[in-house]
Amino acid sequence: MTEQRSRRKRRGAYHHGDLRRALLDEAVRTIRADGVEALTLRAVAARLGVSRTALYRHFADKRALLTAVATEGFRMLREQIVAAWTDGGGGRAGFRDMGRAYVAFAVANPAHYRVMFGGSVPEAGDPDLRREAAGAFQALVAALVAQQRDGLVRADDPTQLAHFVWAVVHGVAMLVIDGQLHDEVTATVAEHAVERIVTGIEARDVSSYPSISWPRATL
Amino acid sequence: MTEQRSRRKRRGAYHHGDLRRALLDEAVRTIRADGVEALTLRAVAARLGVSRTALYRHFADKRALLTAVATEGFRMLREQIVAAWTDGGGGRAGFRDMGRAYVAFAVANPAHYRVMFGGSVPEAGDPDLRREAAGAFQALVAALVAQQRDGLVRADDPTQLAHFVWAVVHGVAMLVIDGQLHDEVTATVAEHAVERIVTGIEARDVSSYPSISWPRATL
DNA sequence: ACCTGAACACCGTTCAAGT
DNA sequence: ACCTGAACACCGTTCAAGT
Repeated sequence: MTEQRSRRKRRGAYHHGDLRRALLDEAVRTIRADGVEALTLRAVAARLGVSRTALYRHFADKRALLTAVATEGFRMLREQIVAAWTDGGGGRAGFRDMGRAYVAFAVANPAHYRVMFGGSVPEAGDPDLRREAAGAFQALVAALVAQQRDGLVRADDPTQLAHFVWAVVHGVAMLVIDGQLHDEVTATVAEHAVERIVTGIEARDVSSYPSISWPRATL
Repeated sequence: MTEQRSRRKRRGAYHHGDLRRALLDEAVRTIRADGVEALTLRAVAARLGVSRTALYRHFADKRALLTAVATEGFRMLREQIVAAWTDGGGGRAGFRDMGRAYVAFAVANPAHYRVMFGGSVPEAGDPDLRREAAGAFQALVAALVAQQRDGLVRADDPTQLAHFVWAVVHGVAMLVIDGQLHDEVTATVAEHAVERIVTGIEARDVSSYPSISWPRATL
């Protein structure tokens, strides 16, 4: 621990810590602070006080490092939305908090969020990455299933519903961190989207809405 | 015209065409074929048969070129969704086509679409870029206003509604081109999203939905 | 499982001097 | 409004030889 804190090391010594972890953390830190385009392997190594070649003992190349950064991002995202759902006590209130937490994560870590979705990682097939991305998605599905059990969400295929909800929060998050939305309207749009999601997926008595053509019927 | 087609030029000759346009087109072509990360100014110049320094007569730097690429992308996107709306005869059917056209553009030009939103262009303040992005958004607003006039969409603030619709189609588009959605479910999710948008924004008699808390009331 | 040091090919960008 | 040609600083990556 103390060894990881001292960035400069005495000549001739080895790192001896968890270098993979240290490299990953430093990469995340750099990306968060200055964006992906500012990330250079040489600078990461220099800041950790290791040689430039040391990185290749843990990552095949720069893309592999970015894949790990993205994987880490999905893990953090899952933790935060699950915490929001739990702390919110589940149900409709917890689900709203979950949606807000998702957008909040993207807004708090725009550059990191971009690495997760921005295509800088064509290694979309990486098993670890796929597992973590699927894990975050499953947290959403689980919240929907729980609400279905309580009669709060219609009995549609939860995976289908989750895809829709994901698209909305992801779309809002991307537009916000892209600066496409003015600051004044950001919060309003996010709340609006959350409400549209809730009213769009909520359970209701179908028979009382005669004029609405349901998605199932039109597919 | 014919001169622009011959990529290789005789020694000592000038380009004498619309070099700016040629550089932009070649950049778009490269990005479409191989992605942004494969775009190098040297290769673009070489393929056009001009010197590497010629580019700097038209673009301040690489970022300026990418900004122009993004601007061009928004222009193309606007043209295609407006055409879909018009060809679809407006109304609810035209609006569905518009949504499909949006996602279709992203799917057909994933790398280009990413440049428009991927943050590779921190020049978000560029006036031309802002104007074209706003233009595409306005096409969406106009379609919503037209539907409101026909009583097809609720009388909420159209800009607000447009933000929501944009977030949904953008979210779906991003998830699809990111490979987060399996191919089999892509079309289904897109159609589901379009239907959710339509039913989520459609005009209906509020008095007959006593249990629904409307967004306005909760903001 | 790291280190040093050198090297390679490639990049964006600048400059000087032309036409 | 272009051209040539040289140069600079920086990059990811590899290799050889160590401990």
